[in-house]
Amino acid sequence: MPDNNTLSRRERQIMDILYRLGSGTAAEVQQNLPEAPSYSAVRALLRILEDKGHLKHAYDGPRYVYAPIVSRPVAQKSALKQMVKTFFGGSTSNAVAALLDMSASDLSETELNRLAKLVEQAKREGK
Amino acid sequence: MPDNNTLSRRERQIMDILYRLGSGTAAEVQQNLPEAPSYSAVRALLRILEDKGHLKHAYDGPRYVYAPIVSRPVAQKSALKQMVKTFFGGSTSNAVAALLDMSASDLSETELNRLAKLVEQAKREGK
DNA sequence: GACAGAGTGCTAGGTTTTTAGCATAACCCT
DNA sequence: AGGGTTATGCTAAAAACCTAGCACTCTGTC
Repeated sequence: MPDNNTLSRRERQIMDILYRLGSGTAAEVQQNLPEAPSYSAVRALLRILEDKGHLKHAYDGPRYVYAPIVSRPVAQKSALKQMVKTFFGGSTSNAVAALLDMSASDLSETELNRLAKLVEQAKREGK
Repeated sequence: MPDNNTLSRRERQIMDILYRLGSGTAAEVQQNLPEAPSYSAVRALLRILEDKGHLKHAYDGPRYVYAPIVSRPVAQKSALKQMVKTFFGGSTSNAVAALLDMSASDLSETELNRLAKLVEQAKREGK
């Protein structure tokens, strides 16, 4: 239940940061927050997110290191679905097209070849 | 400034709905909101979003029809960027791969061909 | 031209979110 | 072992969000 849509503003910001970093301490999260509040406030939010079941923590020596409970791949999928639905009328291919268009120039030859292969593979599987 | 990251929970839900629908009246937005609040509450939020510069309204007879100020294509781009950064370590090709993987079976032959062409084109342009 | 229906603007209050501060425990260093 | 530094847990209060309700306007209809 990555109920990403019911998170408050700060909660969402923090979850995004932790998905980006993979995991992080309160201090790291604070550094990455826009218009960062006090360290204390960040810790409180992390605790709340843990209570709600979105985060778990491990220990790095004396420190807590927080990480999302829902794994990255699962969260990716859910976020992409939402994205495609909201901004691309449910059309995956439109989304892919936009992605390519957006950053065609950043993609290396190697990466493009990889993508070509993936499309090929999808074709074969579809048959 | 699609400062999507500073929106509150309800505000974000409403913006998503309007991007999905293209535009909509207060009543339509209300119908699409999860755990919908009162009509009046929805209108208040729409007004706030308009104040903040995220929405504009036009008239459909006596009614307001709200629409996002930032155009869909621009919002798409910004949302994709955010997505790629947060969940794919900045790698567009990983994002494309995940999209294909996620819904390979939903894609028609035609769409796959279109994507193959897009990849081809990106290759040519890259050179 | 008065009435009903459907819309808007506004405002005040309840809830939730967000924040800071204080008390306490663990660690490290001399 | 004592003192400083860096954690955590908790709590209370400020700030923001969300909500409902009332007063008003407009439009069409009888």
